[in-house]
Amino acid sequence: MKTKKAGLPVYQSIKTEMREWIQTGIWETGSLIPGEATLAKQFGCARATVNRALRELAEEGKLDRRRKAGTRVITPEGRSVNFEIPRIRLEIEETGAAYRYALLLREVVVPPADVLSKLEIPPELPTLHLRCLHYANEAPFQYEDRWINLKSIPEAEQEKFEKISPNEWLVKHVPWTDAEHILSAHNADAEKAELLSLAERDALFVIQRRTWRKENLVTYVRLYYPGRFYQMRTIL
Amino acid sequence: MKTKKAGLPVYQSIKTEMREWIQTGIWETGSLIPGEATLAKQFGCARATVNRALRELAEEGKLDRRRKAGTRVITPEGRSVNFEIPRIRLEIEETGAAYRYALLLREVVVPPADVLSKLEIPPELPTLHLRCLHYANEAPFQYEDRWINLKSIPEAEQEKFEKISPNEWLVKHVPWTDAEHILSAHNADAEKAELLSLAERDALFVIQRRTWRKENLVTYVRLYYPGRFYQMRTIL
DNA sequence: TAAACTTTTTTATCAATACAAAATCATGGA
DNA sequence: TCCATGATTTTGTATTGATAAAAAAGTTTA
Repeated sequence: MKTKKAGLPVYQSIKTEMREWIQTGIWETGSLIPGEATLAKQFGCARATVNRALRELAEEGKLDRRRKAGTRVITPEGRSVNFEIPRIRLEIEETGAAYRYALLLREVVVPPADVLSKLEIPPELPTLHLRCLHYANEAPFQYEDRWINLKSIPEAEQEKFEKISPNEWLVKHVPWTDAEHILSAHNADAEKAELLSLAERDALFVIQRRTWRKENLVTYVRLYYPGRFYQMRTIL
Repeated sequence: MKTKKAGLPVYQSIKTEMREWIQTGIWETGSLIPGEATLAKQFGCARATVNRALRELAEEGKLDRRRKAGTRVITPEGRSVNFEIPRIRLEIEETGAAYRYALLLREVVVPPADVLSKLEIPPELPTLHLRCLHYANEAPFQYEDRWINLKSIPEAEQEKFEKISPNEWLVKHVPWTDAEHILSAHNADAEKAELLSLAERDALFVIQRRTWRKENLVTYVRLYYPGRFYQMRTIL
């Protein structure tokens, strides 16, 4: 049963062999597979090695493991897909285009209701509101509408954000621990259409992001991209 | 330096402590951190345990490890975000709505140029083309435009796809090994608007997916969702 | 000086063993 | 029959010890 691929770590070749067994149906979905001890004997290796292979396959969502209950093959309910959301400046400069940032609005106000519900703050609490545009070769590439919780980040009130974009400032000054992303598609209203040099009702690709440091919500941002151009892609 | 949280595995508590050090800047980004042997001595545990903690933090993208070069803290270039793309039927039934599937078109034709380039097949090769609608409580929820490579999956030509949706059939019959996803926003043309009960030019959330089995491309699908309603969300 | 080797450091993997924790299964009593 | 409980099995974690592999740093040679 041993398939020693030259140079490959043992636990790796065990993983690929098991993946094969799962895909070809040698190990049927839903069925119990042999225990670690048995497999270790079959593969002629230590249990710890089999354990690592099985553990990582479980992390990949191919196996379900429970103490005493054993390990079984599972059919994934959905597909787990990993996307990279690049920093806007890098995203633009990577294409060779020149990056420019412009601040459109900076105010400290009480947010409207729809934003309030996202911010997890008591109503009436003034919050830093920023609107800015990111250009690629002088063509508008992303419109950013951001709220920063001054209770979490009081230092932000001192920053003008005229030279540095909120994102870069935050990355530099505020280490975050958790984030939530929501992707959706919307029609551009008149204001956004003009800012992004689009026609009204053109499709926008929208990323909403909330960022926390420990328990405190730091910032809520809506990023608008012209939908025709923007694509997020991934290969598993 | 030990912070033994009751019940937690040692490597876990080491991980959370190290995460802390990274976030608070005790370990500066870019800087070299102590070697495994040193850390093991500090934590009063075996080197293998420290190794597991470091390895997993590296997998999470917080550390960069190289033999001989040591381990250093890295600033992530972008954010890696994991989304679950659920199977459409489950997605609908989970909300309590009734699911219905309807086949609109089934033909074997030579694909148009834009699809050809995605399919990685020689031109003039007839391919199975399917269009279908997925309803939630009789309201159209997703429009699916799919191409299936008959060279990879000749069995598909025998299937009518009147009762079972292409996705469910494929999941059942064709184990896949790789997939590529592209997300974007588009304006609905007249045809799609009518199918999805939308106004023309309404924003659509579009998922394009290509699926391979080993080296062979199996299927290319475009999934259209009404953008106002559809949201993909994740919490890291 | 520059290229080719060698040394050495550091991480990567593996094995063998031990104990912990969880969950099933069987057993016995109410 | 049903529930509680304890034995047993299986995975999870940790330790120790050892070797392999990678790559930087140093050394030698042409």
